[in-house]
Amino acid sequence: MVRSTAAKFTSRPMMADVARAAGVSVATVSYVLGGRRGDLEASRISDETRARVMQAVAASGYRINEHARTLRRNRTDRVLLLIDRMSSPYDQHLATSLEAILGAHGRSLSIMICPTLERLDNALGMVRRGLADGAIVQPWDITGQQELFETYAREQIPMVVMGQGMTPNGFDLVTNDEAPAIADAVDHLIDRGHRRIGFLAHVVNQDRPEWRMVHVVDRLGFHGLALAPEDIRDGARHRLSAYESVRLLLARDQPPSAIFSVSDTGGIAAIWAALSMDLRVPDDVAIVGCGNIDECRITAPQLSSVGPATPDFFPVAKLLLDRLEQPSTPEYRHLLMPWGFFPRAST
Amino acid sequence: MVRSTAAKFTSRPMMADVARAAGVSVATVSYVLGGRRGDLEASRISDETRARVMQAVAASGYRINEHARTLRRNRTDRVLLLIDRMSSPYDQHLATSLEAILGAHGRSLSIMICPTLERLDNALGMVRRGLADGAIVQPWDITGQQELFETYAREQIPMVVMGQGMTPNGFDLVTNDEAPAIADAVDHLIDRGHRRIGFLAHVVNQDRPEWRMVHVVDRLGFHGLALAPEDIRDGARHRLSAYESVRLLLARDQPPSAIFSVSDTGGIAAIWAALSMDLRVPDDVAIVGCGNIDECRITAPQLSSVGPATPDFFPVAKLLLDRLEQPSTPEYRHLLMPWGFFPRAST
DNA sequence: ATGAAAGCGCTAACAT
DNA sequence: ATGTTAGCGCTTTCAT
Repeated sequence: MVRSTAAKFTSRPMMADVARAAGVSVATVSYVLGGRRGDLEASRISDETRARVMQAVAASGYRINEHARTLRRNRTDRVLLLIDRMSSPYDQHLATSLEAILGAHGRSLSIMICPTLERLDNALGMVRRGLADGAIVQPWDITGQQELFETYAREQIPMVVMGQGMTPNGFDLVTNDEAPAIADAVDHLIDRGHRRIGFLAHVVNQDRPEWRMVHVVDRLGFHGLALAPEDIRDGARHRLSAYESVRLLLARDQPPSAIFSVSDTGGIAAIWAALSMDLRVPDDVAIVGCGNIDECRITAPQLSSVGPATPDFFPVAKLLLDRLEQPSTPEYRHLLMPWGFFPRAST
Repeated sequence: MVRSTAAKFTSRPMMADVARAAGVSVATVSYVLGGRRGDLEASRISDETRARVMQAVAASGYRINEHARTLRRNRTDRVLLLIDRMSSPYDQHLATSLEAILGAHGRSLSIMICPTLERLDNALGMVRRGLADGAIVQPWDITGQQELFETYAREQIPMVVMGQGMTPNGFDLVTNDEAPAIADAVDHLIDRGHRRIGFLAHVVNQDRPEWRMVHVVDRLGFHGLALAPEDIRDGARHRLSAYESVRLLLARDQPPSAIFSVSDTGGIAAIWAALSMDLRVPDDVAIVGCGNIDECRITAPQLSSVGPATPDFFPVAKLLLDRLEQPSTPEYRHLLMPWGFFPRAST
């Protein structure tokens, strides 16, 4: 195969090789292969030439060098999803939906799992270095850390942040409308006669309590009730730690009669914990989870849960797409995702 | 801030800006920032100059453009992990371990979730196009499709494939040593008096049965037994579908007395299914899973499982690292990962 | 110990 | 409808 000198490095054909094989210039090949900018090319290249180019591409096994393209275009058409983990069906649904939506708009999605702040920082560094045009960030621990995201925003990273307790400023914001749904769940437990509720948190003793706990405390306060400090446990993030926490909670002399878990996996682990101690759900302990994942419907009893009413992530993707088209639009938007309470047999 | 003309596109400082601020040439800045090739630079740049450069970098908020670097170096120092999903602790452990190991060798890891063959194909296309130097591939459905991977190998993609029923040829191969562990599990069920075993597969009616089924059939055959076609169901991939499949299986007049699931999540869903039908585990149905994930230890009863004996992925990473150092080493290696059977209360 | 300069493979403005 | 060509921002050889 004839190849240009540069190929000595790669052993792979380059655009010049394709051009030579098709008897056209590299510009023509470039126009034919031009990614999203097909419109520009449509009027330029004759069908016959295009066919000849495509055939030469196929014959040579040519693949475009994305780095050269990006360097020149100064745009990757790639978006990063930064997420703390990829364990729940919710996360997977989010990833799948976003990919489909962005794909339909000529963008591809890369997912990076960032369980720690350090990893998130590193990943956003990659965006700054040109590995993607923008990012959708769903942070667990650091939701509410307005300043942190404003710092990133200052680095000109088009960014959609999904989280609680922030104001869009330098980034667009998506917030689950969790408060009313959680209030419904609390009301429901109180209706059922529960007065002491155990709370399974992600992490306790952070500098600020997590938002779902704030909502529960608020609603209990509305009814003249409160969360007892000894009824608050951490561990909801992992099934095993949730299981252990709930067992300790229920092993006490006067355990709470209901448990609110900030995750469904924590709620399901709580059911296992109750079963392992020969406690009946919901007669001995009522259990509520968060997220309303499908798995809630296969447990015995099925798990009551607070979660997204209509898990449609198109508006989230739209936020970033708009920002990529118009990076300098001054006003940043705040999207509220509807949530609801879905009572089942576990309460 | 003084900046070179090119910055008009990015509004971000470039190496020339840093060089000017530090009063040195771009070459010097490049040497100071030179990624993995620190050794080359050590002897060149004086400590004083380096300090001045680093300070200029910090002051300007400069970030290197990875695309320009890669275009010039013709190397990304990035590795892709292609995995069909990221739901089990096993997958997460794999990703975390690989990242740590590769990081220690100056490489970064990007994860791409590829639930379909199309997506895998697309991701490997990205490697060909220069987005990474190589890939570690853990395919579920397509394990055993030797030809498919040979096709990719022909494209010069340094690749480690994790799967069953293949021969390393153009790629290095990692195979779980599942057969003896699965044989142990089958023996154990037969010891317990089970003669008819239900099988929960990922997908049935593919052109070839999945390997875990082959191993079960083999061992049953050794004992003069067989899998009845009506005892084979699919759906192990998702908890909900597994639940439905097992309920249908157990609702029959003469259900099998034991179930072997090709996944732990399927096995756990089977426990829920049994509980929902007021069947006792293991008295009415014994259940075995695959993967030996932590969650096996919080179910009631705890789930017996076949899985990795020592989940150490360093040798896997080493395979790829060696290949990246020596792309043209002719012989391809085959690594066997030890597996075992871990009996618990569910059998 | 440091600098000058030639590209890496591609895109797109401009020319024809 | 197609070709020419000047860079994109960086690395690295060669010169000093």
